[in-house]
Amino acid sequence: MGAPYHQFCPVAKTMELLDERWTVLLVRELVLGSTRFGELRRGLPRMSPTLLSRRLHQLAAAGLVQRREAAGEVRYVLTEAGRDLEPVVRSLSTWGARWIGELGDRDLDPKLLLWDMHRRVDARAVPAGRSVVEVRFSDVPEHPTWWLVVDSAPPSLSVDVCDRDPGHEPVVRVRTSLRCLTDVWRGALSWEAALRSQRLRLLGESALCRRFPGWFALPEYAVPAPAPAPAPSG
Amino acid sequence: MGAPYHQFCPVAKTMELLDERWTVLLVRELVLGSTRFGELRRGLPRMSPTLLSRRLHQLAAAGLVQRREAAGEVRYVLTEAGRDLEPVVRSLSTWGARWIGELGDRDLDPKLLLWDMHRRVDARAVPAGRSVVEVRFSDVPEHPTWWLVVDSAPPSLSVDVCDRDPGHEPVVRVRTSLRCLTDVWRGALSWEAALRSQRLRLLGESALCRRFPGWFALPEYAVPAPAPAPAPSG
DNA sequence: CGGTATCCCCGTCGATACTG
DNA sequence: CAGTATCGACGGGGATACCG
Repeated sequence: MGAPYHQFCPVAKTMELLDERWTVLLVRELVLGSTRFGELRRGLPRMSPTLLSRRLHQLAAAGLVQRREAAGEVRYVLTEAGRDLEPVVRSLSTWGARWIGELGDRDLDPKLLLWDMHRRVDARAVPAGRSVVEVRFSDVPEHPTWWLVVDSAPPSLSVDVCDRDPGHEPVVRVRTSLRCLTDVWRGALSWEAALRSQRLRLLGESALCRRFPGWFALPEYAVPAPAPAPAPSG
Repeated sequence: MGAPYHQFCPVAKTMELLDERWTVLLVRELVLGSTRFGELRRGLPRMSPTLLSRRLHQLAAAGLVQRREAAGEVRYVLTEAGRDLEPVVRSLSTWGARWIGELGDRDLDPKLLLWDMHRRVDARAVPAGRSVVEVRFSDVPEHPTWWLVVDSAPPSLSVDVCDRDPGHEPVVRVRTSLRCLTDVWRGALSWEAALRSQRLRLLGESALCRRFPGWFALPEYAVPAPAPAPAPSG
């Protein structure tokens, strides 16, 4: 893996496995449940497939990931050691939720946001049957509108992200800025505050709109920062 | 700092600050209480001073560290944001303590081990006055013998590492291998097991020897691995 | 879909020497 | 003690093209 530190310290030995670029983000994707090469790519769109492949091999060699091939499908599954990295990912997340201030414009990405939302739809919260959600960003002129197609037939659930009109009437339309929805998503802003300030609006049947925020299980770190944290620059 | 990931995810934003080589190890040193440039170097002996300096500047720019100059002394002190990284360091440590198997020979380093021991001497556990501990490694031919000079005058405590005979009669002499003491230190082996198997022997007044392991506050992660963890290769 | 192969650049890092 | 200056290499990683 990365170059050795030649230190016995467990932190050093662990970081030998994790300190290369993208590795922890890949672990995050695996912890969040992605297993297919294509899924991993969607969560890491700026990582080249070559590098993704190399990282997966490295993690497999380190015993963190197991490559499984079944029925012509390849899946990368965390081993127990890999799953045990969840507290590491969580602690990084918690720190970031508290101490990362304003995001740069370059950190905002509708594709990634929708992809992240799609995998956190709460099966118990969405209505049965098909529900299409339309999200329109006021500040993404080149591609303002996205859709989530939720198909719930408990206990099964499928959620797809579309960047073209899926052709079904949306039950909820979200009108907001990419930054606002991202801030809600990362816990820097609550749904209520976003709605109250009208930076985010929900169009549709009012009872449905009221319940809509509950469709998504926000990452648990995503609680409002406990301190009025001064943003570290960088 | 490191190259941006262009992701809003808090894990990604945090890793932008931490994923470069040596950064997390430097944070570890700071969390453990080192503040002087020279102290930091001793804990990171294979890191060049140039790089250490650069990393400190980066951490300062990111708001994790504050450089303080007082009375001609320079100190690098964690900010609140920096101190808040302790759970990250801890989670990495915990993972490593459980999942890192055998250490490579290159990971063993008497200088680093003594340096780590020196800062974990428990002021309340050592005898008052001066106590010299001699550590002789059976497997470090080029430099087998090291000393800890502990000076306790509660509530003050000073501990020095010597690689030359400090000229005072040791009260305890440790005879073991570098690997054995390292394994005790990282929690892969208990003092009792090491003593019982005679892989580690303590020479000196017997009551003193019995209490000797208690002189050191093992890092709290250093509990025996809960599972008979298969070593990930790597 | 699930990857490999190749290529090249640039930045990181390591080493060493040197300064106030 | 507390760093800075300089320099070279090496390889990580980005981009792109390609294969089964």
